Amino acid sequence: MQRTGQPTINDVARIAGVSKKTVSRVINRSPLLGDDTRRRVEEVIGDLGYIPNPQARALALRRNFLIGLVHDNPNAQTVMNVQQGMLEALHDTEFEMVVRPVDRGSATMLDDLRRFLERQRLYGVLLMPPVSENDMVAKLCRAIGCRYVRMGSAALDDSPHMVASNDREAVRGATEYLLAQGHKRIGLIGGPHGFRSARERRAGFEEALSQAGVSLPRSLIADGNYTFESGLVAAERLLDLVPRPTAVFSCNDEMAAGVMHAAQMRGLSVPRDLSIIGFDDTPIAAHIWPPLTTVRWPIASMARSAALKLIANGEEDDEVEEPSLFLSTLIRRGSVASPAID
Amino acid sequence: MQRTGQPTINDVARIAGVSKKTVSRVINRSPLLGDDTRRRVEEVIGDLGYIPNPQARALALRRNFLIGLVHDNPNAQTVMNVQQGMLEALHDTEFEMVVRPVDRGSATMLDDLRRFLERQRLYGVLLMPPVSENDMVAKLCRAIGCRYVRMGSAALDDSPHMVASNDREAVRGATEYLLAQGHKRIGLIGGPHGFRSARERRAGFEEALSQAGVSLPRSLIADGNYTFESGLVAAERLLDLVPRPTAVFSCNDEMAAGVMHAAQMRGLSVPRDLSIIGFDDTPIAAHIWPPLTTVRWPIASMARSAALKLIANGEEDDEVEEPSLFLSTLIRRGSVASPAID
DNA sequence: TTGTACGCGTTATCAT
DNA sequence: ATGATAACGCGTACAA
Repeated sequence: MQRTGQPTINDVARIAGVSKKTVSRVINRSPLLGDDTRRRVEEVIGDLGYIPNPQARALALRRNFLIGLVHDNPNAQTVMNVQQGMLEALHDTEFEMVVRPVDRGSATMLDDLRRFLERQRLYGVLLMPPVSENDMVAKLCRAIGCRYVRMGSAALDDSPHMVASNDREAVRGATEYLLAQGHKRIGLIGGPHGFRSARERRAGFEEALSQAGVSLPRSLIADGNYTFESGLVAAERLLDLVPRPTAVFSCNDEMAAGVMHAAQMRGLSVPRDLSIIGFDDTPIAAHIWPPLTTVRWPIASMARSAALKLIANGEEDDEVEEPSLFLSTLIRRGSVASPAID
Repeated sequence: MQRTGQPTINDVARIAGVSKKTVSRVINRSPLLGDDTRRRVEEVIGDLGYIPNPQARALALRRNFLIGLVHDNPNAQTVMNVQQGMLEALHDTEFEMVVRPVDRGSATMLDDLRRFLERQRLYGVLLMPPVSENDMVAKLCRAIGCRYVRMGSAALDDSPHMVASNDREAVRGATEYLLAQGHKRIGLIGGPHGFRSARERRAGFEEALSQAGVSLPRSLIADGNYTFESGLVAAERLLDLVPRPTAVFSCNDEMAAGVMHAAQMRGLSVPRDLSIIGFDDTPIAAHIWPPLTTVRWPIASMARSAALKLIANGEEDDEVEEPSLFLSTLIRRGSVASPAID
């Protein structure tokens, strides 16, 4: 034992009567090793409670056992779901999660990120939307040799570097559900420009309407930025329209909650006077009144899968490869009904 | 330059014509250093864009430049607020944040935590409630020489290791506000057993009532566990009471949202038929309808202060010491009114 | 199959 | 005030 209190590889080697390198081989599961030697070393490791020092490994390997979560996502619940999924994948491994928010918008974002990655020598990074949609970021990771996996609402990269959801189809389905209920005047509250998810969801909405031959006047489309407040403002404009839309599809739950808030403020009853569908299925969807019908976005599972991709051995032994596409599904709750007769 | 592409301390030393140690002294702001030498080295550092390698420093110092966030908090928004506050404090420093959820309940929690801290050699940890209330955890940190700061709803430790809020007084004030509106039958939805915050908030509630000479029958106290669902269930029991309480204080916002949900489900109007006050001021408070009157808990500021305490130089130069007590204040919104005449 | 010698990039000790 | 030399704990050529 050294003065730090913790046993080192030298202690193990000395006590087991072998060289450091042999211990190192045991740790790293080198195939060329005598069975008896391996057993003897493993026994000493167990007795001593020896754990390889991550700092020394990081220095020697020129690579840290840290997985970065890079995000600029405004939604707290979404970020937490991603963290939970990541940590699930990292549990009982030697990896830890370090969180790095970035400022999309900032001109120095790429430089900041580069410095971060080069300094910390991360094992890999998980890129959350919307920063994951920036090809320059992926390019940067490749350039400096940092593994990465992108999460997003469409396949933006090849399978080892991507975990995607099918937002477009999911929204098309949700919109078809609204149409099936008899709605014809359906408003859309879109996500912020530059978000791929916003584009995909809007596209799914428009596809469903056009396929059903339902017209979509420009006035029924309102801009939002995924915040509650933007949903509120957008809804106020939509609800002033004459005739009023009978339903609204909101590109996420936060904004949908804003729509509901706006409706209640003016004494409208949901779903009798207005049907609403959201997207994400964050807790707020089930907690507001009436409970929100929404599209469930399996973001935690996606994050878990992304983290597993990151730390997966390139040797893909008996391991099953992690999926790259996750399906979103409609959760029917209490915010949709047939429109009142005109 | 080495093959890794990044300049090392050796490059700086060679080019500046000094020894490694001198460069090290410049980096670590050693006071005993010639001004001209320092300037020369700093110039070379600037030219090369040299950045000290954190892995090597961690090995040599036997201490990582990582701050851990240890938590077992069920509320996503609260955790995110803490992370945001921490990251604010860590921004533009050499520190990174690694997140470590733990399982209170688990018998091996302390051992797991010990292994984590010893392995990663964290610079320090920020302990979030409720795990921060566990004295064994603080004891563990002291034992293995890991700096720590605890966050909580009461002063559980000395100032350098604690950032607290005044939950008890804040709730007393909120309850007095309810009393001032004319409420006499006020229900309480408590937090989970073992949460110090739950104890403090309940104590504040009871103090206000007893000070005003208002009775608090046992039936008006319902148990909750800080989740929406528990608030819903608790409210259902409270609202079945005859006579019905005219107001409810809920020990957090999530449960208050559950109360509101329950009220709406049975056609009760808030605040006409029922006044509600929550605690935390998470976004959900402003987003539900009607907007929730609640006590604002400055958790992000607390976390920021805690992180600054953690990385503060023991030398407390000209730096102002970080505060250890943060005040919660009542935010009046739309969920409180005078009770209808009986 | 196993061991020796050295490198990773920094800080610490003890000289001068 | 500055420098030579040895840690820190582990991985890797290369040799045996």
